[in-house]
Amino acid sequence: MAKGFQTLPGFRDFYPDDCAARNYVFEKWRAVAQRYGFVEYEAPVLEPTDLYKRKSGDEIVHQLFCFTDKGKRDVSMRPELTPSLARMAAARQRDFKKPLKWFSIGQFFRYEKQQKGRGREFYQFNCDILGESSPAVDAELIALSIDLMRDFGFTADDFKIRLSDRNAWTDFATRSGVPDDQLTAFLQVIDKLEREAPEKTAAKLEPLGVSLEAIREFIANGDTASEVITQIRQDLAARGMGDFVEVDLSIVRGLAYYTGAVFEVFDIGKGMRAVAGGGRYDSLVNLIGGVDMPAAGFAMGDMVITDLIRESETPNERLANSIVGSQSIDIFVIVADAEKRAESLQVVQDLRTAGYRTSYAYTDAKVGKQFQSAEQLGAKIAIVVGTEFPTVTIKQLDSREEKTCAISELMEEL
RNA sequence: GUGGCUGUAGCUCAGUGGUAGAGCCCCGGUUUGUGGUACCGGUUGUCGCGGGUUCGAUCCCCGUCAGCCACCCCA
Repeated sequence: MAKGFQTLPGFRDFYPDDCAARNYVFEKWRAVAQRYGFVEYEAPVLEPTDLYKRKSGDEIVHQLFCFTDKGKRDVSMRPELTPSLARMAAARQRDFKKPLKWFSIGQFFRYEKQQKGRGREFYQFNCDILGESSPAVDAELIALSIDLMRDFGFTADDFKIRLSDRNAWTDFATRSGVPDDQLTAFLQVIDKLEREAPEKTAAKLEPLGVSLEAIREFIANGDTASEVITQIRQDLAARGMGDFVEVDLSIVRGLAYYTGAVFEVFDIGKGMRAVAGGGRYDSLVNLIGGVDMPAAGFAMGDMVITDLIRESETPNERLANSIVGSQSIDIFVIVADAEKRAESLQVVQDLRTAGYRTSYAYTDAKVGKQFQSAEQLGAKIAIVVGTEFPTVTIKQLDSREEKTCAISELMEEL
């Protein structure tokens, strides 16, 4: 181990069990997105570094896996998908009927110090609707995230949606006399409200001309703070999803490109970081691609959701079942007589052609040993091929019942 | 980037200033063509790496790398 190679910090090996777990998450992501009528797309893993600077400024470079390629281009491993999406949507926006409902599952890279729920490499599910500014779109995305969580096996006791609206804050700021050029600073204070000492927050608010009390009162009355929030909640209530949503104006999603409603999916009781998050970003497509197109979307990473699944009873059982199911074989052919190996191989081949997941011992081994292998590989059925061939024995491994049949009738007997 | 904790067989860990153990896993066996339990046996480690103190360090000290946790950040 000392002399061997290790993965780079923040990168993961996916052994078969891990890979099966990852694929399980991917399958859920894909299934729910398709159920909502989204189509899948993909973008390059490597992009010009400027694409990310355009959106987030130069500081972003510190958290990018970036380098100069052999053509002297400044390039970066993608840290997120939205800028690529904005470029794609803008470039061929005339080719698609609006709204676009696109999803993607891909790997992303961020040069950050890893900790629980965060690595330097991760997979992320991105789901966006472009070309439609109605709050119905925001609600649709939230509904999708709720259904996704339910598909994993979570209930209203396990997670909730925190909903907010940046416009509620910009309106509030304007009413309160905060200068336009101080808006970003103002939102930053709101973002840190829950994590920072009240005195510190109050001190930051003073030059902006807003009192902490006024902000607290505004948050306390969040339910009525925004017409958009009201519409989204009515929409979700009509789907029977009202209980999952909680208005929480303290959510403003960092300094991102969001322009309206924003939401996050949080676990209840585990205290993990946000499982998913998203919101409306009506000006980004124009910023990147020069085309006006309203948009909203959200993303879910694989790390937090997998942690949460593993720490939750029902979701973890579903995951475990899926892992076993994806790795188990259907039938194990037992070569009971080494002289019949050729015949056994024909049986194996026929079974595989018929679609059964089939395996067998590559070298001669005792029958008991072969049954053990069948057991360990999760086979439901063992077929014994021996001296009595062309008669074979079919054994149900769970019930231990067995019957014999002519090889010609094998497929019917199974 | 900052701070705290940790680093011993593939995994989970124990252990002592005098060059190391357990359980699990894995492999083999418990004789003749039938499996999940049981029993027996076996493989594996430069005790993360480098340096220092010491007659001698896996155990003490320093550094480093890595991991975990928190902060920053979180697109």
